[in-house]
Amino acid sequence: MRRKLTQRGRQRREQLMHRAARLFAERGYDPTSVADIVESLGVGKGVFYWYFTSKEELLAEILKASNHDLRRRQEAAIGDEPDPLERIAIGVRASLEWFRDHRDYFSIIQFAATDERFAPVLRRNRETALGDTIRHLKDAIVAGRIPDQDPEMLALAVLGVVEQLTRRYLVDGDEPVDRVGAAAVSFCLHGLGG
Amino acid sequence: MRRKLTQRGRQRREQLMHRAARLFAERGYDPTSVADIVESLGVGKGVFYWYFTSKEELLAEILKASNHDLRRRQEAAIGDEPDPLERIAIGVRASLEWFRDHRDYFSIIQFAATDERFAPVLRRNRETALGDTIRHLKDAIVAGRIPDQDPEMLALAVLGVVEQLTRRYLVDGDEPVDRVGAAAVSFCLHGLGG
Amino acid sequence: MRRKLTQRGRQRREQLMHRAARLFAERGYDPTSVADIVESLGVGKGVFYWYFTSKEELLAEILKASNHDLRRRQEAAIGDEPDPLERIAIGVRASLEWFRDHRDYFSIIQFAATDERFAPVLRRNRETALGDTIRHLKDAIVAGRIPDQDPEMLALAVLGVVEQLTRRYLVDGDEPVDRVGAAAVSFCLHGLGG
Amino acid sequence: MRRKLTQRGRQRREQLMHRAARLFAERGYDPTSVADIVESLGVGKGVFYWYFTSKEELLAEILKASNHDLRRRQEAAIGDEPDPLERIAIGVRASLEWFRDHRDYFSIIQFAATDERFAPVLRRNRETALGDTIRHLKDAIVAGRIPDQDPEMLALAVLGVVEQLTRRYLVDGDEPVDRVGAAAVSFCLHGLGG
DNA sequence: AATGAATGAGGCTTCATTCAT
DNA sequence: AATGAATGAAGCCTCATTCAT
Repeated sequence: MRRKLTQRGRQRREQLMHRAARLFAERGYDPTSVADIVESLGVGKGVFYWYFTSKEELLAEILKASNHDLRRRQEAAIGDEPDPLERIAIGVRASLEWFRDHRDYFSIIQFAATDERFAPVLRRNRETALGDTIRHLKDAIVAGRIPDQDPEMLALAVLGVVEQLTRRYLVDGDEPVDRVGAAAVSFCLHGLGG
Repeated sequence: MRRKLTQRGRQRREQLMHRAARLFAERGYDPTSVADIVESLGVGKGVFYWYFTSKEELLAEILKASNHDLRRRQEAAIGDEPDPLERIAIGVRASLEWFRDHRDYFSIIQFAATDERFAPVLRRNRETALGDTIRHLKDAIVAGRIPDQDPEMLALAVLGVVEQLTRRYLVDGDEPVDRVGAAAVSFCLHGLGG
Repeated sequence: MRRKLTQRGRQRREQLMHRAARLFAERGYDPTSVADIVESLGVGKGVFYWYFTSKEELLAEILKASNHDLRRRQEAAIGDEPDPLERIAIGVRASLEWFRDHRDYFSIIQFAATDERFAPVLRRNRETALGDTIRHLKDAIVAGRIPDQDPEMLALAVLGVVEQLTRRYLVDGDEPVDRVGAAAVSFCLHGLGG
Repeated sequence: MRRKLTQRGRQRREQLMHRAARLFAERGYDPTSVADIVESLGVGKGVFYWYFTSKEELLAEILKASNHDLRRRQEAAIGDEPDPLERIAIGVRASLEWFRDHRDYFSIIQFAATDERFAPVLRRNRETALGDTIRHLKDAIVAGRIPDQDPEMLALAVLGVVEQLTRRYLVDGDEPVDRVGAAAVSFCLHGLGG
């Protein structure tokens, strides 16, 4: 595939991805047909297959793009903060903010994780997120800031807290991100023993 | 529907539910066809519709039954333990054990939560689980065992930790439940500030 | 088939026929399943196939029985009335009365006439009804009571009037049979030129 | 649904309707499968659902279209004929002619009238036909051309005669329409008392 | 780049009928 | 006589994908 797209072409492509993301979030991936997507945009079916090889590729692209975007947001937020625990706290808050601004992606990611067709892509994403956190945790342990425990387990626990609070308060609900962030950070830092 | 089932009938019904659960866990709900289920059991397609109105109903039944079973396990484990924090710890460990013994259900539940067709059933299940935990937390707060914070948020955080560690170490992996349980409990109790 | 039935057996059979007739009238033959019939009677499926070879046979039996009954009613009403036009008038009224008392059969017959599977049975029934009327008409022509016209056409016209008024006023509606009968007879006798 | 169809598309749609009408007339609606229709046209199954939402909609469209066509024929035939009885006579003959030219539709309409799924559409059609005739009858009564009787009943009687003779002589048989028309008109006008 | 049309495999469900008990 | 269970063909419809224009 990999077409060279004009300016307008790139816009169409993004338009398709956004619309698809919204529909996937609302109804789920399988129940949303390619016809649904193009119809909701008022274009013909050919358009879709001009920009994507298949419905499957579309979702994969969505996952990749969103992950990339979230990651950039986190990195920008953390900057060169030296304190490892603070870096975790910042990362947590950045994640919450990003999901608040991209509600749709939450359920898509959630779904993709349960589907063998997409789990691989997701797995890779998750590993990177995990890796980042683990690095900070190791730094913290080395620096004596928290007790010496399995950093992977700790990282997973942190992710679990973020995931759960995100769903409830930012995706399903509409809580101020500060309040949720404060609770999440507090729970995690204490949980880590810091 | 509600048929009067004979002994044999009840067995068939359960057989269908178990087999379906396994296939749903392996391939996902939508990609698993009714034909797949009955074929894998070597029976005719009609059998399925003798016991269930639809594929959708089947999943709903699976969700209901598994939730019921998990809940019973927790209650049995907690017994009449008076200490609220200990009750949470026991509940956490019981959940981990149950999921280790019923791996299939984990991904099914995970998926169902992302699908508007089943979210309602799931939501109800989740609310009960949450409610239980919240009750313990309030007791703990009243007893001065942990600081006064929003118990719902805390409960969600605990569930998040459990969910994440379960997936990684008991569903995808095969870690001894004790080690995982210890980490989970430790993280949570510290996180709660207890 | 042709079983020797006990008293109770004959009752069951009739019960099935009546219930089926009602359901066929309400929903149509094809859309009514054997399961619908037996369920609505609270019995097992075996019962049905004990008394009838097939769903098709059931409808044929219903058609035969109802035709037989209607014919008996007409004959009883006509008795030995000597005037051929009066015999037609009496026949018309008798038909109207019978259909008022057996609404269900009207739409069943109507349907069966359009279906190649049952048209044969129906055709035979219709021919007898027609034959009766034609006989009266020929008598009337010979007796100089009405002009000499094609008696078959006349007979069909009479049946057409009866059918239409029956549907509107006795099946769909609930008009007194006398009023409808008077109109039908008047229209027909004038139409015949009598 | 409501698609924008190209020239070719409109042709396909009509082709499907005509073919379906023929098959429905031959075998009945329920016994004719969508597969039968598309196969007999040598196209894929998807084609059908590109043009119609369902098999049910297809029949409804057929009924609507045929009714529309019959009505136009009648109106064209009647023109501005001033004599109300003559208008009825012309209408009767026009109906006979139309059905001779569209045999298929006769049994379809006949069937649809007995099926609760289509009765509504049919009912509306029938009401218009009835309404037209009633109007002429009222004119005739006012003009003193026929005795004062319930015009609805009379109209139904007329329709009944037409229906019956149509079936026998033009659909099942192949009589010259003039002869049948003459008999129908004569019977009806006398029947009306004109 | 884009459209309407077409394909055809495959999914869910129904149902007449048969069978073991 | 009767029941619950089972069969499996067949029906309706969906949908990812391709094609001609």
